[in-house]
Amino acid sequence: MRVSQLLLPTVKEDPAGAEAVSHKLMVRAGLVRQLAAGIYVFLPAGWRVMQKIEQIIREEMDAIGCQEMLMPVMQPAEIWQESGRWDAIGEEMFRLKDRKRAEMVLAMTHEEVVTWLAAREVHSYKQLPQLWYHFQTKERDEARPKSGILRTREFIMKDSYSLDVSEEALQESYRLHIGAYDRIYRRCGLEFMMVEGDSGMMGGAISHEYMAFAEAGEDEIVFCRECAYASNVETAVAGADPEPPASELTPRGADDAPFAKASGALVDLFAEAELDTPDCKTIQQVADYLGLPARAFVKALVVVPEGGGEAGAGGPAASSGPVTSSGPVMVLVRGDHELNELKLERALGAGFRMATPDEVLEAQGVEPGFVGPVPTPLPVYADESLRRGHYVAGANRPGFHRSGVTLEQVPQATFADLRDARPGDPCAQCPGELEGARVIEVGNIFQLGLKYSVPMGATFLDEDGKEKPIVMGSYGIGLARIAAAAVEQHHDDNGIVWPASIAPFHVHLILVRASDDTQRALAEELYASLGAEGFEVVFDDREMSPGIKFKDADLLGCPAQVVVGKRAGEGVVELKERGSGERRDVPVAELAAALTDLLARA
RNA sequence: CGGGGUGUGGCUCAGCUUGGUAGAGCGCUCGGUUCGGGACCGAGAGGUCGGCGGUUCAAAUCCGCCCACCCCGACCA
Repeated sequence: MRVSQLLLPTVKEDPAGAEAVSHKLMVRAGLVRQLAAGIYVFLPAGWRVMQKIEQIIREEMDAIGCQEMLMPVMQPAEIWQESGRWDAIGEEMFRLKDRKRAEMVLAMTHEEVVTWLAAREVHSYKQLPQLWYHFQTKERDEARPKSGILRTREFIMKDSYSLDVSEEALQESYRLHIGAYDRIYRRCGLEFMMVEGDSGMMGGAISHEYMAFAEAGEDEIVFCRECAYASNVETAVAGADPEPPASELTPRGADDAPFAKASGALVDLFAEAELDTPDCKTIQQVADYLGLPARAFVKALVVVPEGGGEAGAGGPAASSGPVTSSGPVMVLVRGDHELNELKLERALGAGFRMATPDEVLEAQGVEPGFVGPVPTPLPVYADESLRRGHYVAGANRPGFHRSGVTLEQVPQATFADLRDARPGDPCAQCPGELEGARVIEVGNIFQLGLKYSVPMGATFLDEDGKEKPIVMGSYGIGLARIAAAAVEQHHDDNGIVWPASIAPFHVHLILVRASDDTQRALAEELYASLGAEGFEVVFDDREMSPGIKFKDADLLGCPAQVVVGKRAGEGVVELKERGSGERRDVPVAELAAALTDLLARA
């Protein structure tokens, strides 16, 4: 490809509002352009990267016997009504009507179509297992698209689906995918980790997420180097808190008790007393006001259980748990801890929402901000970390908190792991300590089980002639996220440094002086010969000053740059490795070999 | 959905507070000089200032409504 003909609109300045490095660089390098919020055009070079990624995925999926096909984006509402997701999914799904006023959806994912297909075409255990996949655009009306290409409303995904005769058989399909995914991400040059996703609990569906390390990522994981436990923080199990409650840090009555009130008076955590805390509605405010650490508090939240928990598109339904009453419930976590939504759902056995201020007032007799468990008429769920210690909690009286609160004063409390795990927590499975990392979710794998096959009637006859539901799995990979994650992980001040496997081109051939006949002749010759030898070459044949060409080449980030310049007459060119910046003169005769060698290392 | 911000040539932005001739840099076109790290000189093209309405002799500027985009939040009482 000649740069003089290529649509490669590089720009010097960062796009307005861009924050993520990958966003800035992909726009600057002329790979993508934004059409609307979360909707992007892939320009030629950007699309080449996507196709490279797609091909790698294709090869690895084919290698495990997965069959490529293509399923439609626009789908009739009926199949979504059958699966139950027509109602379960809210505004995130694009819906429209056709000219006959029939309800249609723009698909977010393809479980329904797969199950529909399976229901009509798969009838016997002899046909199973089946592994199907396709690359297709997904439409999701994200509440908040962000970070360039990382979170968009329209994106291309490889999604595959497994159909099996049993749970045991599903494990094999799952295992095959794990192998394929490991190879895919490794080939794409990503540093990644497979972590536990939503579930891992008994009865819940099993799922894992593939996470690429990147500060721009929206997800957070914790992992243990000792035992290889790794999980999304959303689902991570935390070991017991290594630090004792705040009330045990300093002996009662010690002179150096650190808990001095702003006014100078000391707060005795052990003493049952009401504390005047005007306008202190958040833990942070009370903590600052009283001069206590956040961990000395109990955070009391009032929630209203409702419905089943739907974890989101493609996700399995929340596991069913104990039946609970339908009224509001009080949830307690320590002041410095974060309530974990999924864990609470599991404990409640239902989804929930935060109570409105009015509901809080009605249930507890006080406005949010001063709610506490002593006393409360509500059922109480408390995080394990509150089993011991004395705390400050809301006094159930506007403007007041109370000290000396222990969970022994809350006999109805049910204890459970309800908080987010965080780095520094002990590993729940070994003596190790959890580390944390920010990541981009580049793929996931789910054991769906019977979630779709039962409601949609996808069954087969087993060896005994008995009708059974097909056991399914689904497996996704976001192509653009791989590209963005690769840029996040591989770049420098001058631009992108693509892994050779997904670079838009292998070689960036630069003609320094387009007006120099010798240089031009050699460059043209190399462009032709390297192409013939199977290298993918972008040839910058433009009549521009060399500086611009060098800058563009670094920005675009192809692994090798071949510069045809001063020594063209001697048959010598300069070879630069984009990653290391190393450059050396190479006789034309040795160029192909040198390139092969360089690309093998990139 | 709540809060904040921004919409001005293709891009990045100034001008708006205090109404009165629409600007800069980059990019683009033409001519010339340059030519190994985003060159220089000269001459040009290009904007109903997001939209609609209002105030005013006069609106990019003030007021209202709407739209789009960006950021924060939407569990952290």
